[in-house]
Amino acid sequence: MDPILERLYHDEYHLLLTYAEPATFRKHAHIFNEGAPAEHMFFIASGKVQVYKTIGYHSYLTVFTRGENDGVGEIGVFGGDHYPNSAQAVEDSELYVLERGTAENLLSENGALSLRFLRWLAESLDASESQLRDYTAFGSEGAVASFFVRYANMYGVVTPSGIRITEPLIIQDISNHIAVSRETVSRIVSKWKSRGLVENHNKYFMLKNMDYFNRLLACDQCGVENCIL
Amino acid sequence: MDPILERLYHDEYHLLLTYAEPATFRKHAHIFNEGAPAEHMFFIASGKVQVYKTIGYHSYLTVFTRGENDGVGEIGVFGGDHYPNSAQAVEDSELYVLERGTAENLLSENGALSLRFLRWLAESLDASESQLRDYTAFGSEGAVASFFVRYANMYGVVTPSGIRITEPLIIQDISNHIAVSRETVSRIVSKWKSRGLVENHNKYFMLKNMDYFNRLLACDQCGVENCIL
DNA sequence: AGTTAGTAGTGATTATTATCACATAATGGA
DNA sequence: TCCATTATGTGATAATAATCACTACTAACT
Repeated sequence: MDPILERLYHDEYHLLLTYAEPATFRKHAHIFNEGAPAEHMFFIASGKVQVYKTIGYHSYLTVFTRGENDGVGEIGVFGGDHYPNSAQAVEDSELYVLERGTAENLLSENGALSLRFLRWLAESLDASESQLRDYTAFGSEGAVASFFVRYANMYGVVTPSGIRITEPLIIQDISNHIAVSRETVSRIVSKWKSRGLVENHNKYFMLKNMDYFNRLLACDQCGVENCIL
Repeated sequence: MDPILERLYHDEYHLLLTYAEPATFRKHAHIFNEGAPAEHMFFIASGKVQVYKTIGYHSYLTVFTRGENDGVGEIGVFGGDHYPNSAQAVEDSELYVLERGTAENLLSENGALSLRFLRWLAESLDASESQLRDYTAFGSEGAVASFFVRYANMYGVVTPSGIRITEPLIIQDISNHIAVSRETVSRIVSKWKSRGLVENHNKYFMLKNMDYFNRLLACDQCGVENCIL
């Protein structure tokens, strides 16, 4: 799924960003919190932001992770008065901050721009529901497979020996993303490794047999476009 | 969550519907199928439509059910070339059919209208993610509780003895909606009945103790607005 | 190079949920 | 009203995943 800013024409891009204020967030800094008034929407100039929902006191569920040229906070700004999730910088990040009212005015005066936002949200919704399907329909192994396939769609390069994932992958993060215990994720990945379905050097994974994953998730029914996280 | 057509001003409403063609769908008729080119978006004049994803050959997962004045097909039309889910009439329904291209033109020329669609989608996305949280975080009982709370938010009336749900509720449907086996749902509801948390006369349920459900789902963190199905 | 968080792997056990196999109840037509 | 569906309840069992408890590995930093 393309980041929102990469979907815009030059003039739309500038229109949006001339009204926005730059702000720096250090690694682990909170950008907004669940339940707070949704007063700003954010665009990522550089860095990476994790959007998550809290579950009780000790755990959370990652909703999505967004990077350069993408936006966060849209669900709160467009969907309600308050943010329904929280966002935190995964690494030092430069963001552009746009007031809720300004965003609404810009969009309501610019249908073409709104339509691009609409597409962006529709794709997120598709991704969210596909995720739900994978998680509920094929159990933990399906959830982990779904995560790998999506991650590979975002950060994978095709090589003769399989799809090499260029971004590091942490078991603990997968666990938080799919709400399956760390140990179970670890066991599933170990099993795949022992069967030669995946390989890894520390945090860098290679998917040796995409067919296995595609079959497991019945991927033939749905396109790859929105098969992301 | 308000149906899309109820969010529109009169002139927006008419603008949209003058370009749409009426069509009748009998109970159980397919409106569109997963994987087909997303050429139309639909508005519901009367009736009820279920949107679902298929899982293997025998089962499916209900994504949402939409009624009068609401729309379906938006994820396909705005989010990609093909429908990522299927829709079927739950009862005899009168729909208005709008061409994909027409919808895009109307919205791109009308920012205010687009913004309303944007809000509608953002709320759906919020609902979808909250659902994911409830299902994954609190197990099957959480999933069923989440379903009841959301259903009560849509069709519940407050009475001295609890919240009475005015629409019939079928265990089998809950099961399809939340991807928990019918038997497990049945057992959970039986347990609640034996504890006096819910009561029912056949398909009509009454929630006697909302506190229990709100505590179970840690509802204090999130508003009721989008807590729907 | 050694220390210290943070991350990962794995066995044993428990808890949860699906599945199978029926019995029973409710519903909607002829 | 009776029959055929369709929906529900429940025990027994199997499958799946969480939790606990610990060991081992890895990366980052003095």
